[in-house]
Amino acid sequence: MGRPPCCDKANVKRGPWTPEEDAKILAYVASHGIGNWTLVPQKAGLNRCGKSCRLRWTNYLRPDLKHDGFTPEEEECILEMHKTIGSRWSLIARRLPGRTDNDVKNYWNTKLKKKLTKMGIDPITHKPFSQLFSEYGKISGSPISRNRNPFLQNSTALWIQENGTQKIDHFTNYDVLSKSIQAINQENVHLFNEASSAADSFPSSSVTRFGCGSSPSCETSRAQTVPSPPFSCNEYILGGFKNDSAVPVIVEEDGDLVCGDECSGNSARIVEECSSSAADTFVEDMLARDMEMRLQFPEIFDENYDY
DNA sequence: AAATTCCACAACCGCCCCAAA
DNA sequence: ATTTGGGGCGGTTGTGGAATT
Repeated sequence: MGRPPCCDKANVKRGPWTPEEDAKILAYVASHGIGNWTLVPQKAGLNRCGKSCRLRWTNYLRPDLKHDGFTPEEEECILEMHKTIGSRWSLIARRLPGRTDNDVKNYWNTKLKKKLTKMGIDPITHKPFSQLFSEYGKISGSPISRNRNPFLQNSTALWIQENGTQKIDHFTNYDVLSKSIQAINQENVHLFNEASSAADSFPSSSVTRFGCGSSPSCETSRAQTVPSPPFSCNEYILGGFKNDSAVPVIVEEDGDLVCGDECSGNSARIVEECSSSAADTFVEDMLARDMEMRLQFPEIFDENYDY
């Protein structure tokens, strides 16, 4: 029952492609065009998996691809879009003619992420580290307003109110923090899905379309998939704490956890006090970003969207 | 000059959704 | 109705060359 396997997975060649193999794919596509990639290895005389052939063509051999460095305009476009929709590389790449999602992803991971970090900006939230640390320290279980934003009434805020009674002093209770974040994240995803299903109610004619400023290379093309939330609470909270040499280091100093010099020039003591307004800030900021993405990319929330 | 580290990026992995069998 | 593969996607790894020690 079911389909026959596309290839003998155990015996197909893997690893770097040779010029001869590239030539075979190019010759095959030139004469047959792009169709069923599972047939390509057999018809082109390649001992490769069809999926591998497809990726080789898509990411490297396509004649419309650029192989030179990214321009400042393209860089600006990537930064702006990542700020809004997160790591949706395929969506970002669609606005950069001649670039693939792999290109954009590599450029982000090797250049832009480090560049932002050196500038004191968290590459995940695009916020200054100093601001993030301030917000981290203020998250607590204090009751927060459930009236200021309708989305807060049944979800994230409720969770924080009911489960966030443990004060996370100096982030010493990392397990509590981590579990809290995971739960918030699940709620946020759920929220996002609910909101997406009702996205028709958002006006699309009066909003400004995303255009990456004045960048001529950043085209307003149509999106292909409906994105998941642009970032997770996990990333939001922990972005500056991941075990990565590029992010500020948290160290213990006189019994307190402090942020190292990379953060803001001087060691920035994490704020101890807990305030309800900060929890609002955190949650509402997440929702605001959802809303921002919705306004900038109304088309990708349209169920009938034709791509 | 040799060894080591860093960097860029091609390629792969694993997951998801959908369609074919 | 069920199983399986194709295609798309984001995340991760492997590797070769460059830079540094």
